[in-house]
Amino acid sequence: MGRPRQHGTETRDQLLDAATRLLATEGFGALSVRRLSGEVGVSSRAVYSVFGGMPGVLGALYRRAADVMNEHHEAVPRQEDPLAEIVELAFAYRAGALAQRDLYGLYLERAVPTFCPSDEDVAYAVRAHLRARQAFERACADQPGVDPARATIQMWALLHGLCSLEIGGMLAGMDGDVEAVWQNAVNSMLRGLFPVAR
Amino acid sequence: MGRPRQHGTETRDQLLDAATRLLATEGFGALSVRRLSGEVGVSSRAVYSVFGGMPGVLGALYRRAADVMNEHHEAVPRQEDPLAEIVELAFAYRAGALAQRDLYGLYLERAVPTFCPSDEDVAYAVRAHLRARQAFERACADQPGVDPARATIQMWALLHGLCSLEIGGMLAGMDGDVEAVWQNAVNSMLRGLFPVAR
DNA sequence: GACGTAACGTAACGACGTTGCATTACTCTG
DNA sequence: CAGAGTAATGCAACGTCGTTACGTTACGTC
Repeated sequence: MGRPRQHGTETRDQLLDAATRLLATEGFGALSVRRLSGEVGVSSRAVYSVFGGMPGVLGALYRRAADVMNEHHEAVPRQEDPLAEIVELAFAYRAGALAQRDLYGLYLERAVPTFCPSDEDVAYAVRAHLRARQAFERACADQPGVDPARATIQMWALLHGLCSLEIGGMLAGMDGDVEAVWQNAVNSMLRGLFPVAR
Repeated sequence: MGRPRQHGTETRDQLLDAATRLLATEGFGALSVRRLSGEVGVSSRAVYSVFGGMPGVLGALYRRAADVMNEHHEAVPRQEDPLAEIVELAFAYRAGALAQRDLYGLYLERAVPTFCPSDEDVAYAVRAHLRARQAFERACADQPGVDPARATIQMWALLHGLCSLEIGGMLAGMDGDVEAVWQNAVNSMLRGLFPVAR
């Protein structure tokens, strides 16, 4: 009953694509309801029909960012040695973040003051940690006294800090060899967490 | 020649105080030229006379955040053992960030999309790392093969990641014992960086 | 005392997110 | 098959934002 929805999934996808494109080319400043709708060729009201408002758009972008992070993690092959897998997952984290620098700001930094992800959004987002968590579970199996949950969080903090600093241009002065900083940092943390193993 | 400046240092300080207060109580959403000027009781034009515009206000807040971080670092007494000093500096970093959660977002996360600190701002801000850098220089003195600059950056990334996650509420699930996570993370990184010493 | 100059307050511009409101287009009912 | 009911739409407007053009004011200088 009532008028059927004119703006369905395809309008939704078009809007999100436009948002992602705008974000990548012009940053958050260009992200507005009017700009988005104009880009796709629908009325600004359509954004409210599909997403309920700007927070809805940001929430969808947030989940899209989480999806990309998850895909990068899942692309890492499972390995016998959990520590080797953790290192690869770390670089997958970096690749996922750098592939969507602005969206990463929405994902884990508070890049849009008016947006705060809901509890469901957060729960949806942290599932990307599952691979890392599993690897740490295995690594901690023969290392009594090391809590896998805590170890995962610690590594996450390091990775997030590295991403945040790199995206913010704070690692630019490191002789250009940012990758070496990453390698060294991840190895140091693992050495500190599992001193016996290596 | 010309009309003398009516809005001098005291207006500037009042505006910055109001901005800090607004930020702490209502967040970045409440930070606007009109709101600021209204709080202090001057015309909105005064903000442009004093700061040149909203970016100028944000730049000043950025430097104020850097000052607070610096003060927290300088409050740490110098110690014989550089590693012990580094641990205390780490908790000073945490205290400085948590004391001004919103300003920390402006400081190292890109909490205001339209604001990008100038090179001078960044250079001014990173001077807070001097204490940590000096401690790492001493710690690396008897540890050939460890680059103090790289070690400082690695620890910075970890501390920043921990702060960002804690402020973002991502560490809330850690059985409430966030401090233990910090202690453990910093110790792990130090153990990994200086395996011989400990 | 008149002039030039620079900072001031007022009011406006365009753009923002959001929302009534009249309209439209469809389904269900008689 | 016509009419009623309903929900989504486009349009226009509201209040807000950062910023700025403009007329005014207050001071230093001649």
